[in-house]
Amino acid sequence: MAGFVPFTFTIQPMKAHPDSDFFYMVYEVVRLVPYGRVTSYGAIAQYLGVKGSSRMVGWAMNSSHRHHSPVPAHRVVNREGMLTGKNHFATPTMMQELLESEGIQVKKDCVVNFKKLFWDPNEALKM
DNA sequence: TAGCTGACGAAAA
DNA sequence: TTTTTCGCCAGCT
Repeated sequence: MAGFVPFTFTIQPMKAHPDSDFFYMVYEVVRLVPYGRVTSYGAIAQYLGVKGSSRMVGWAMNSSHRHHSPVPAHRVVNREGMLTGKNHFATPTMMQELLESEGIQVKKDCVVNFKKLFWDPNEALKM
């Protein structure tokens, strides 16, 4: 947790974005994931009020590389902590390398201590 | 224009 | 407890 950077960022009300679409909101939440922490597709979907649409969060990540602003998609894993999206990075190992560069241990495509590193936007960003 | 796809997750069997 | 099925819905073809 040495690399943990406290953040005082407060998320704006979702509907405040003039061009607020679902993908944009997903990117906003992903950017709020603290350094050295991870979250899940389902948690993001739940925070956005579309609990059953976790697949759409994954789809948003798939399109995130086209977004002009950087999106730390490597911090988003499935509910078991598995790096299911690694094949969508430039190289299959890039996602793991990015996580390890933040001090997150990865074994067998799975985040070590996932429960401890899990960052829940529903708790951290609740208004 | 319409059908298909998908980096998930929860419920049912 | 484990496996299978189905809903979610925006973007792509």
